[in-house]
Amino acid sequence: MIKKDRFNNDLQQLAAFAKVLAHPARLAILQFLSQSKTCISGDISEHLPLSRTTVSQHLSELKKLGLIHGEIEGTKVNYCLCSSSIASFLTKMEAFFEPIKNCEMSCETNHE
Amino acid sequence: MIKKDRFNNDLQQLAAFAKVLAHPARLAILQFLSQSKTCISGDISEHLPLSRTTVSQHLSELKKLGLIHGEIEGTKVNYCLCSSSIASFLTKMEAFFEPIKNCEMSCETNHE
DNA sequence: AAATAATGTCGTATGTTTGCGTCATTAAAC
DNA sequence: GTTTAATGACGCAAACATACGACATTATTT
Repeated sequence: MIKKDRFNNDLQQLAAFAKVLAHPARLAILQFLSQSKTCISGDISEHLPLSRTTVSQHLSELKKLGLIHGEIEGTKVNYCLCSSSIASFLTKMEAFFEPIKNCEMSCETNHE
Repeated sequence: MIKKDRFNNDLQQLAAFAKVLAHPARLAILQFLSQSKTCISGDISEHLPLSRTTVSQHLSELKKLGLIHGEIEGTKVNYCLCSSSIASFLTKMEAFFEPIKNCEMSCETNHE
């Protein structure tokens, strides 16, 4: 295994972004952070049906890719979205799908 | 485990879409299908650094979500993009990220 | 300094994905 | 009707992800 490396870098980066979005908990975290105007800390876990440690783990996945930041403030940590990095991934995503959306030779017409 | 079910349906659907995009081989397949105007069959495997069986597996993941179609033609199968379904997932994706992109309270300003 | 609170790290169990070889099936070519 | 070709289904091993409790760390509060 470990065959992913044989693919080109752009595809790997996009795949990594998609992977981080591939769990509802992480999507929920992003959503929560965008709603709670004050970058509220680990009481994110209060709002999710998962244990605190599991949430912490999902948070660090998001952090690893740079989609969020954590700012220590005393004994708490304030997490918040990193919009610029999110926007940059989204741009890559759109660029990838542009030729795919406009592909004439899709077989819509041949199917019921 | 099996805790994903506790999240709302929209998030689960989006996560499922992201999951299917979360492997470079599957992205490469989508890309290949958009380029090769004639919906060419399993010689997709010729173009990927993976065995035929593995590629076939990735193809069925894509098919399961409805991103591609396979049309049997004799002993071969012609795969092709299902643009409408792809477009519909992309729309959901954009809708999800709209409030996230526009979130004022991201902490860009607080970071280097 | 001791107690409390918030959080991250580690280990571990269970579940899922990836990758592949072998086999079965189907259809065309001979 | 055999052979050949293309493909999917099955089963397995290795790798990875998910979920959590127990422990360690740090910073406030007392």
